[in-house]
Amino acid sequence: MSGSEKSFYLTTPIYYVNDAPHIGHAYTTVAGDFLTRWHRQKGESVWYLTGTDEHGQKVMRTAEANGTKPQEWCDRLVESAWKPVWRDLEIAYDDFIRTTEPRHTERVANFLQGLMEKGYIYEGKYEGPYCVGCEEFKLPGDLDDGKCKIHSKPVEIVKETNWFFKLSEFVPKLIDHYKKNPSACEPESARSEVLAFLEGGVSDLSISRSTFDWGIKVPWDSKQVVYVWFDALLNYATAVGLTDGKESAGGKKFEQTWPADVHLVGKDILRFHAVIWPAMLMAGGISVPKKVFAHGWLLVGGEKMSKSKLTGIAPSDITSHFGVDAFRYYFMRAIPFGSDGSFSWEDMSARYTSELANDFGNLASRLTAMIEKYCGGVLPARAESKELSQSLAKTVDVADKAICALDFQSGINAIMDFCKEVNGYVTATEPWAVAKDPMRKAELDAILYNTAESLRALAILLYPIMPISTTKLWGYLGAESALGALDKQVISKASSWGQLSPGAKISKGEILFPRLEEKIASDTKN
RNA sequence: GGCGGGGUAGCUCAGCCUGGUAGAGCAAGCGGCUCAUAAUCGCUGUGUCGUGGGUUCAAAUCCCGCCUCCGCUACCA
Repeated sequence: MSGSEKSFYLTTPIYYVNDAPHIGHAYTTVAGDFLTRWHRQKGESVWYLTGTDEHGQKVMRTAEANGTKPQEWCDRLVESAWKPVWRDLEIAYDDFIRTTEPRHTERVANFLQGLMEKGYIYEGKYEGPYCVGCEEFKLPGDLDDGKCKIHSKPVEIVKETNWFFKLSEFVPKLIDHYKKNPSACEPESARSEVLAFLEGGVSDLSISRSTFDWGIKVPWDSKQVVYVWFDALLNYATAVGLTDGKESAGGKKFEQTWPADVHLVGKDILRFHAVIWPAMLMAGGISVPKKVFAHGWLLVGGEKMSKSKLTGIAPSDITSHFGVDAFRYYFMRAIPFGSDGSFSWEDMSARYTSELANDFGNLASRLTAMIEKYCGGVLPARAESKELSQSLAKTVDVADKAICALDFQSGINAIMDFCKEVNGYVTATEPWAVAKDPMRKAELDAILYNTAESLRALAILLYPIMPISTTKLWGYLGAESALGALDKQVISKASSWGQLSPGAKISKGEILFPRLEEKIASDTKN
């Protein structure tokens, strides 16, 4: 990849460091990892950013409640809770940004100063219902008959002098943008909501706070800190050098990555990303992201997983039983990205057993066992099944289109269908029967080679979603010495037939996806 | 209140735009096979298609009302 090629740049939201990550955070981050790994596997230059959002009142309070300073609290949580989870889940991010890092705070200040100079910032009064119990401004929806829903106490109307961003000025441009670029906000339902919201009228945004000080100081007004969302959204651009001089390292990085190709967001924070963020960029004279993609919720028992419930499910609760690959696979395969999806332990168990253990794992198992048994563990001569190779070519094509369009379910489905087809091929050709007749040795060899080749392709295609088990498989197939590392295999060439070299050592290693004990008891709340 | 989406086999869902004997996967039952992780292959059953009307020779599919779940949005005051 040449240094000047525009990178495929994908971001996750930066997560609020209030608490440890739950499976909702992991869902988004795994999706981003899957898609970026896929693009890397296509041979593209890729930049994958995730990180943490560390400013704001809530973090400050949580820190206080835990008897520490905000910065210490963030440091501790990032190192002990967040990064380890991403490591465990095999998240291969290229950069991890924290909003308390100087590279972020300095660039936010620069950017804001720029908006000020361009006249998009003005001083105004924020007036709104304020609950003393919560110490928070409330939205109309948070109120019940004029009282705070949480405290059941009347709210006060409080006025605060803040700096405002002329958000309303960009409404027509935003509407125009989303009307002209359907792919700028997906899925379609999300785009419709954004348009409806924009057309309903949008007022200017208060972008500073004076009631607490855990935040980035407004450059020209040290009594105010930048509103946490205004601060946080900028991370996507500050992380790659926003506001740096063109010839500087940061400037070059920015040139190479911006605009972002995809911002992955949960649908709860869609509006921030699809309205405020592009308006900020427009004001700064910077191009807007190519796509904001809002994914759905995870449902449990048909109900929306509540935040408190979600917190209860740590990724490790699932990975300790099913393993990391199955975790990654399940959420991408079972839930249409963009729609809400039901998650249940039972469904996950069923898919694990049927799709991973019985279809994929078992295919690897039967092939390697037969090569050990019938060929002394040595891959026989090249052969080609036209049917399999053509089907594979089609599979790669379909999967690539779907995955690049963020239709992960269809993409993985196509790959797993091919896996099923290969299983069918083995069953239909009956190598175990052919093996009984020494005269049919060539036929036997061909069947086994074709099956091995199919598995070679499956390892490549499934690597982005299941890096651990496919790497094992790559080893079983003795592929590395001839073909190199698995992550260097290019998607577009995966279907060219006959890559495994005859004579390679094939071994039946440990089972890829062992059958799991029924695990219900410890999980049902007794 | 307005807008949008959903309610189809035990489970998750497709079909609905372009009406014509109700589909897939998983689960379940029966039989076969044995290379494989009690794997796999073949066969089998399953549904008042939320509800009440209407249009039509014919409606899950089109039209109207209603119930219900969800999301966005507005507001009672």
